[in-house]
Amino acid sequence: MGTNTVNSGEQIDRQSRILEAALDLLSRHGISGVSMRAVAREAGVALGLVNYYYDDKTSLIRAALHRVDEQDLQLVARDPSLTPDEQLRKALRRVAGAELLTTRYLSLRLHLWALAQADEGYAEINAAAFDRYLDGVAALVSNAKPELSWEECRERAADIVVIQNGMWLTSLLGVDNASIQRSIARTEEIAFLPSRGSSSGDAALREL
Amino acid sequence: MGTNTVNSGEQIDRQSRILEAALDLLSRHGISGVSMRAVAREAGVALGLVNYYYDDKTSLIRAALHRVDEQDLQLVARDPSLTPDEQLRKALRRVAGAELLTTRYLSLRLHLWALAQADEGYAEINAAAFDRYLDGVAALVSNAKPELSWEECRERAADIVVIQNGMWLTSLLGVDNASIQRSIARTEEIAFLPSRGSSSGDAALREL
DNA sequence: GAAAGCATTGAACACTCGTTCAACTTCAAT
DNA sequence: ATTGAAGTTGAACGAGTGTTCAATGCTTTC
Repeated sequence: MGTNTVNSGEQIDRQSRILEAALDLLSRHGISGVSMRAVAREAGVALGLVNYYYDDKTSLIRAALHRVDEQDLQLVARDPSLTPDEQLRKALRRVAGAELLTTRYLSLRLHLWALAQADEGYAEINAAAFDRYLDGVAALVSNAKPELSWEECRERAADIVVIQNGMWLTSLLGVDNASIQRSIARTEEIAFLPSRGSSSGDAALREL
Repeated sequence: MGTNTVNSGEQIDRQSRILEAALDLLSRHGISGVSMRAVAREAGVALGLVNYYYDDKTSLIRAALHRVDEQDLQLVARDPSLTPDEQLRKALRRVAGAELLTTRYLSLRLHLWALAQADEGYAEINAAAFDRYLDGVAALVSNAKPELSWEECRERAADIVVIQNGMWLTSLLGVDNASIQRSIARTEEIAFLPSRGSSSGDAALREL
């Protein structure tokens, strides 16, 4: 698979084009705008081909979900070229970066959340991805502040993700950029706060 | 309009029943689950009656949007029986109250956001309601802390709303309740913080 | 009791939807 | 050159969609 010598340089890999078209339509018009015909049209492909690569419409949407989840996970991926502190700070700041704060991505995320809320099957995929993302944030925190218990890292990660989700959502509603910047600073405060071991923490002992 | 003597006590006001059915379906199955026939079935009413009370499917959805927006606005409504401090604190805590933290409301809000993102017409309604809500929060802050400039109140309101939206959204994904409580405490901190006049604030001068 | 107005019904229309499938093209392997 | 598998097409089917509308039920008013 992959011997297209001179295919005018753009007609390659129609399966990806179909998935990309589905993502585009979903972000622009919501799930009701994603019909097999519309996807085919957007991808410049015959209707039958969409069902050739994706058995169901469900499969197509699942593939879209997986794709976005994968992208989300990369936000908290390890980067050995940076110190733990820098890694964490970079990850926290990237959620308001130009790559992510585009209407396309935000809208896509929103529609996928709505979809997951309406459909049991998508919900499981989404919840699993959310957990992996949360774990990723917690791991970054743990690396940057090894004196914290894992439980407290998860707590901080949960608090950070609440704010991040809020930023993503509120960006779509047109809140000013200054508020986003303040919110990012807030996530950094949470992440780098000195250990205290709030309620169920055995990490407080270690500090003495 | 309104002379139903003994109508078995439940068949009254079919228009509201239709709207309620639409809200229910929207929260449970998303926009694709809201068909005129499904709404009619859910409301126990003939198909034609839905189009009798609501010209369009669009009108029906618009009515649903307005209804939820109205409910949101009441969260930040004035309550003369409380001191400004209590009013603000109560409003901030109510977003995690049992009435609101139900799947039905959260899911509804999510689907309406998604709808507004996909459709220009709904977007305007939603943006206007969002602005009114933000103004409401800012007004509560201003009442509780009259020494703040109106601009700084809006700033704080914006920051608070980011976290609130995050709480609502993250609740749907199943984050633990403890994180919600910490996030609420965070909104209270923001609201009651002593004046400092961060960047564009002329309120900082007043503190000396 | 007749007339009138609102409420309510379900059949009917034109349309879009997801899915299937037989036909056709492309192209590497023989 | 022939075969066979993979890729690609668009017509076709049945189910579901939003909307329209003539017909009916139910009250109130004259």
